[in-house]
Amino acid sequence: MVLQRRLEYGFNGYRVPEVPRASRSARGRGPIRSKFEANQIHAFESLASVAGKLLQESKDPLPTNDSCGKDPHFKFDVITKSEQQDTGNLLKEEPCELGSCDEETFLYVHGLQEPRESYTLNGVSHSQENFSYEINSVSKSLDSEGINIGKGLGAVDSRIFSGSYSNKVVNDSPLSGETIVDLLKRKRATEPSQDTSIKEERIEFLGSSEDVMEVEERPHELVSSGHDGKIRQVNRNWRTCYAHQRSQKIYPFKKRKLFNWSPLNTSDRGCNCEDIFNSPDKIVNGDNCCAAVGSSSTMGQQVPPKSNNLKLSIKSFKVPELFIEVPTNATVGSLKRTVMEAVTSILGDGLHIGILVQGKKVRDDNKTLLQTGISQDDKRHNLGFILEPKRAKLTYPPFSEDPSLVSGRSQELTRHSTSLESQPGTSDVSMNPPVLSLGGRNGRDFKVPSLAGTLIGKTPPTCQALVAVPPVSMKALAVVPFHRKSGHQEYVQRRIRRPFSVPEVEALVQAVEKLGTGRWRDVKLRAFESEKHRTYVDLKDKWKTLVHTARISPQQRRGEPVPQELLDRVLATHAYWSHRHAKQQVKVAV
DNA sequence: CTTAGGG
DNA sequence: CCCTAAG
Repeated sequence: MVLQRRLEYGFNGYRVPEVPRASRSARGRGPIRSKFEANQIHAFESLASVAGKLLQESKDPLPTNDSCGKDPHFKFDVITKSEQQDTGNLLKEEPCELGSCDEETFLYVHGLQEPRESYTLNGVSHSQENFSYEINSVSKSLDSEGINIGKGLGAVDSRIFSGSYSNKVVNDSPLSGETIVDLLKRKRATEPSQDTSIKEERIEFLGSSEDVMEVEERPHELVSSGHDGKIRQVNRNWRTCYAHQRSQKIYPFKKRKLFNWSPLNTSDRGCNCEDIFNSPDKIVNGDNCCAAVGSSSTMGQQVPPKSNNLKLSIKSFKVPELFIEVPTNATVGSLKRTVMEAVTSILGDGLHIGILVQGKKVRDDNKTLLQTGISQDDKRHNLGFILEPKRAKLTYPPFSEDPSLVSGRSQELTRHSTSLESQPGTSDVSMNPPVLSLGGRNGRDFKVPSLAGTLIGKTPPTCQALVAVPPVSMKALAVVPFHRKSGHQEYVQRRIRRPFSVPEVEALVQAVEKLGTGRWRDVKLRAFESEKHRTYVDLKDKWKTLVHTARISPQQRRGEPVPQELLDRVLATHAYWSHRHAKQQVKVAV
């Protein structure tokens, strides 16, 4: 059974293409463009910046800043929904109420933060074990224009469950009276909502109720047995740092290493921008909860105040045509996890923004909007945006790994975008939706759409596709560690880059001075016990680079400068231990 | 799982 | 950072 479903992830009109893995040798050398020259409207940077803001939103939630509230919590409108018994399809919304969660919870639910001890939702604390979330792909048409604004995710409490699929609530088992707490990010009450063009981002928490069933907890045991099932419950490579802490060291997302493109219907290609140009009264409101699109700060920096500014309103982004494929005998729970994984994988790896004018990709980032033909006079559908992968197939130039792209730093976004845009042949690719593929062991089950076909405009069957992403649920991750089966790590995403800070370097140096090189696990335990993201391998690697850094001239060094004093200690320590190890060797030899 | 190194 | 051969 091939399930296809367009995921409404709070995005509208943007294509989110594949996020392939770049060759290592090509990493980290993306050109860094200078900001922007005076008097020149770097339209694309602006737009990219806007998009970046959008993307960042999920990572960098806007705290409520009610003048009266010191409450650091994030507010949401809570809509209680219930499934209609027989019709059993549509969710019925109940009156709203105010809900809130703390930042940790917010970030966690967005898959942007590692699990923590506990989370709080509406004042109720949930232990990590009981806190999980799953993607809910239900779509809702809440706006007058019939634009869907579905979105993400979340379940609070292990007993929850339910996911939506094609506007239907699908449960792991017959259910009644299910309650879904739909938390809508709340617009700041104090802010005049002059903007009506931007949809509110909605964050859906699948709330628990007394009678909800247990969520599937044994995803990895669902190894497909169907001959035609394309999804294999492959164990995720949810790496654990250390055995003794395994159950708590699992990160929210993992990436797949393999991403394949799938040709899609041309009918839904790239240029489906939504109302990019809005009447003056629809000026983007940076305070809008919707990802702070076009915040004044963003636009202001990019566009000279005096020029004829363009008022762009990017309502939302959407992850279009994301295909998944699962065997019929897979559980609903596994389906949810699959979708969740597919979405987070894409969103978690950083994206570029592509610009389409009249359906044509605009590659020259230095042209002004006017030169490009983008003007306020244009009616909708003339300008389109595309989310492009940070890294794509071989044809792509080297990119930096900077994860900040995801967080929306315009500079990063711009720089990646620039490199990408200048590359021929990327537009065609980016026009297509991402396809996650999780094949069988021999790759026989991989659905690897022909890129060639895509490029020449062939439109494969709509049902072609797919993927399968190892199902992963936060819950399963938090409670039931997967046993990683070797051989199925093709879909593991690269970890985000996290440069060592000077204090970290200091700690590392100190530990190595004491323990010596070659005892990285001890070093880890001694100096980085609490830093879950630093593995002993990382420390070993860092030491390696430190030694290298210390040996090269200061001019050749990059990144945050490390005090020379520390580098000197690095060299001294390195020399000392090298010598010591050498003597050891001799001793053994003799 | 840890190390040690190359990529 | 990733990937892995070795131990």
